[in-house]
Amino acid sequence: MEERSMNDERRERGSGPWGKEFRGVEARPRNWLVPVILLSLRDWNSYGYELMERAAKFGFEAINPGTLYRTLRQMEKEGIVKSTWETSKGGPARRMYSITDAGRAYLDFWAKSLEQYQQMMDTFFRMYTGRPMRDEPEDEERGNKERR
Amino acid sequence: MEERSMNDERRERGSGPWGKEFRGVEARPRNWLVPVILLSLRDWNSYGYELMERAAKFGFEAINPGTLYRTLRQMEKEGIVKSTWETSKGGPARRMYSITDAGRAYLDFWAKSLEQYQQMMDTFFRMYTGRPMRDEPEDEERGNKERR
DNA sequence: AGTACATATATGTAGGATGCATATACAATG
DNA sequence: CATTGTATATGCATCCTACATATATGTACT
Repeated sequence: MEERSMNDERRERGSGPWGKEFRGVEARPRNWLVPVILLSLRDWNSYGYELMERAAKFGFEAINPGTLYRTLRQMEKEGIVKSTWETSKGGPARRMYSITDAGRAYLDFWAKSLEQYQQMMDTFFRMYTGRPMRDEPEDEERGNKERR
Repeated sequence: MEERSMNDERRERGSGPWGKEFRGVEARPRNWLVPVILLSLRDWNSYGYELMERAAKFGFEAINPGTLYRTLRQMEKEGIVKSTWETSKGGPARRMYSITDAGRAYLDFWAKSLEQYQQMMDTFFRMYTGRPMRDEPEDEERGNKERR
């Protein structure tokens, strides 16, 4: 043993060290899977099952296969990837995906917006670790904040 | 003019410089609003309408009021904030919110998970700007990647 | 031949988050 | 008394995603 299949891994889901109180309380972006897939496909053509393993190296401990495959079909519908069946290799047929020009554009666009978003997070952390916001009163009329 | 009310601002929504091709393609976090509210309330008690202005300084250009108020009620149901009506000031009654102990715990928990997530983004950027992943073949049997 | 397992893709369903539209009400101002 | 700003709230539709489940093929082993 020690070699573990994807089928095994996806059955486990850590609940974290805080108990079930905070299940689902994670900072995750929406639609994260799409850019991750595109980034993989930018350099190598690949298929669903393999992409699952790739994404695991990202921070997705165990992606849901259903979510992944559905996302891939959706991405193809949107024209940011395209696929062909590959039957030459042994085992079940694979749907090989490759990125399109639109996909590359999408990826670039997303990366740009990610920079913006990182600034938001920096702001958040500065406020979280540091003092409260420093531009407070600004208006005596509405000075109704209760200091705690 | 020049002084603009929240009611005005929320009617505008920039579509960005890329046309409508990429509308909605942004790196946005899930559930971002909750920690932002909690962070605000950690230092100052406040109410919905004011929190809208606060959040605007974050990167939320114009939060949806509906979303905000609904989120606040939901947060109260979960016990991470609590509220009382304030009628002493002029104008319509305000529902003043304050953070609870559970809310502080939630915030801390979220901030921790945010660190983790930032690492994911760093990984993403390193891969995006740099070379493809460097630990590729690892298994000759499955060497079916097509270099592009 | 038969059984178990890894590989591979896919759908049905349900719940949660969120955007947009809309409704309501109070107070100040002219 | 009409308009604007302040303030809170609900209904509806849509998107995202987790979970469960279905199906099929190839390989290894007995």
